[in-house]
Amino acid sequence: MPQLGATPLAPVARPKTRTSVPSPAHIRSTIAALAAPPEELRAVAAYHKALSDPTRLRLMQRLAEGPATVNELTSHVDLSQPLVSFHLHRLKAAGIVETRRVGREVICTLGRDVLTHFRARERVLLGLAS
Amino acid sequence: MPQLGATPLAPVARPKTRTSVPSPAHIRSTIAALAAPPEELRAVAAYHKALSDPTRLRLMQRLAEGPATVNELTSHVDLSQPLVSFHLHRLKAAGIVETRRVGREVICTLGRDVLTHFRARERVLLGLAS
DNA sequence: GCGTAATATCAACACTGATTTATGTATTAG
DNA sequence: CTAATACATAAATCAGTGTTGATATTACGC
Repeated sequence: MPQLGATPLAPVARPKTRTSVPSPAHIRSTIAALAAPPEELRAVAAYHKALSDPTRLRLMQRLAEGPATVNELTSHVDLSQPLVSFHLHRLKAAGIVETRRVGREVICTLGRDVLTHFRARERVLLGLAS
Repeated sequence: MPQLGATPLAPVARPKTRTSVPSPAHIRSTIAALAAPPEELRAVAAYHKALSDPTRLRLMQRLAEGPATVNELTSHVDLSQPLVSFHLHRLKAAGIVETRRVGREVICTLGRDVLTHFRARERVLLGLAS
């Protein structure tokens, strides 16, 4: 909790009369502040970092259609195989892609659950509507 | 940037039998490929990159409660003011944060529309449920 | 005018990131 | 066993990013 900066400005002093009902925004902010330790923020940031590359998005786009081997993915994005392996590792580290070995091939699948999970977390975190 | 590497490997030629009916997955992939030019992917990637930093997420978390000046944001995240300005520039470049000058202060607001817009685009792009 | 508060910008730094080339490991085919 | 296929790993390079500290800009009060 990096919240030691006692703001010497006291800018928008809000003397909440405790009798009145707190605003929905304040309720959301309070909940978010309590439920979002730095760890949570780092996790959400890591999730976004995994999706911050066009190549990785193209891989996910392909995997959204169904499982694929590393070779199929390589020819789909038309990049070198080591590079595809690198990006797959990133996606795997973020829990977005899962892999299983079958014979001498590695089959990759998209973990939609993780995606929807993080999207939901973020929606709460930022108090987004809908 | 690094997208001209004519791979001298000529990787895996796949002789698709064109007589059979294309699978639903292939139809979807074709549609997705047509509807998602590289520009679209780069935009989504840039959006995610803007959200890939804990400090920026904390700033957005604060802004989710309502507008704030740069000073308020600085004391909220307890970091140096130049650093906060730097991150605000990133968020502004991504269209996520808007700023307007009032006197000698700059008031920042969160653009929720942009967020929901990009989330919707991504949902379509990746064929997510819901 | 002067001083000061609120932000922006600049220069330099370490660190991470994506990319390439080359090499290594595992598994199947002959 | 040997050779080829599918994938992973290593090292090197280069661009980008977060961070800091010092300095500039802008607006307000005196």
